[in-house]
Amino acid sequence: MGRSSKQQAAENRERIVDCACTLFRERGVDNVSVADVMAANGMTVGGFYKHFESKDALIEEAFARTFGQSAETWEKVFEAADAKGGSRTSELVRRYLRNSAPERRCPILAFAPHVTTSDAAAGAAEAYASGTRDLFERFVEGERAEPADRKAAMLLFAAMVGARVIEQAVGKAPWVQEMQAAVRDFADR
Amino acid sequence: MGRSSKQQAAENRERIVDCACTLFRERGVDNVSVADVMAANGMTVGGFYKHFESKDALIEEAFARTFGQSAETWEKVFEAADAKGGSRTSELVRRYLRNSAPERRCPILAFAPHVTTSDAAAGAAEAYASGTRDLFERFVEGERAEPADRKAAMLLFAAMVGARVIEQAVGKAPWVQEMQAAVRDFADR
DNA sequence: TGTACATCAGTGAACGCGCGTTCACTGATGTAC
DNA sequence: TGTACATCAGTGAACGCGCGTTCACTGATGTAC
Repeated sequence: MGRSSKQQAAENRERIVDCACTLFRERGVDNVSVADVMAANGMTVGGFYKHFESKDALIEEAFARTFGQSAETWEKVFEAADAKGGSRTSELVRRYLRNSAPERRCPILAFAPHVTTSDAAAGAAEAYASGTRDLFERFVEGERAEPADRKAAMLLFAAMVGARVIEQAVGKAPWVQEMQAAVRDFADR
Repeated sequence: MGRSSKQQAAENRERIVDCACTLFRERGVDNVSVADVMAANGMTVGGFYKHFESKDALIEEAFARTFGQSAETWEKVFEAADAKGGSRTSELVRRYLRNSAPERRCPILAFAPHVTTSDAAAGAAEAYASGTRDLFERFVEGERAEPADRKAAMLLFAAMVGARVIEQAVGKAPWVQEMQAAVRDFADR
């Protein structure tokens, strides 16, 4: 196994970031080792540092990419809602609260632990903050019906995130489902 | 430094649990070592296992105690609201969103990372789930005004938690404050 | 175009560190007489 | 009540493990002539 071509190396680098996005979302940043990410690409750990200065650098890049992907997904949901003639935020809340694959977890939730305990590098914290703000703005702007709905959209955003956090921590208990139903009903108001 | 008396040992054990509650809330369970907890009591790590079978056992006990303390605090807030003649949930939301000391962080938020990644022991997960459910029930039952308000209380609970999660992860940015104001306004509806 | 050499992506063992846990030990506490 | 002995709370070094990172090495790629 000798040197890879420039193109091959660039592709490997892309795959490393993609794998990091998936694993970080699924298990959380602090529960995924550099070796895990490399092994997911069929590579060994040593080569990692030919592409990234540190794990923190990878985290920062994975955060930016994941938030970008989520933003794209949200826009598509909005377009689907428009096509159906329904409410954008209502449609998004329904999809958000529907159980999806763990590797598709919302980055706001999946990355929060790494960024909350303040042991995160500055770059990662900034990527998280701007990514979260971006999703928030898209959500609130998504409901353009009436300017008075802006406050309701902000409330709904908080409730949507909160309902998911609780679900991920305690599971889909009946009372959690009831709470999520209440959030969905408000989104349909 | 020889053997402690039974009473002294019992007091030490209590202090260990109390210190664990404080440190776990402040930094998160996975960012606090057994040695940290013991050092906070001016003790060394070896003696820990004279009181607890494992760190998991301490976590389980600390979770139960912390949720119990939070429940007591909430009840006091309800009583204060009753004395003022105001809304119970509205008063609680205001206090919840007000910045308090990190060692007083809501256990739902502070302990969520440990319980979400599923690397938690069964006992800790159960203590978290039942503790969170208990706080939820108290909150929803707190608003006894009209039965139709039950759904609104559930929505408000989710929004309250979500708004705090985001604040702890991104800081008190202007848009976060605006979102929290929207949550407070809904609580005052 | 062909050849000789430099580059460097990737390997896999090793390092240093912090963690949860174990262990031989200490000496004040508790108990049996 | 006093004395001799057993108990056991607490000590602090050590163990095994996983982690992020480093390093000498390999050999295909890229380049200079």
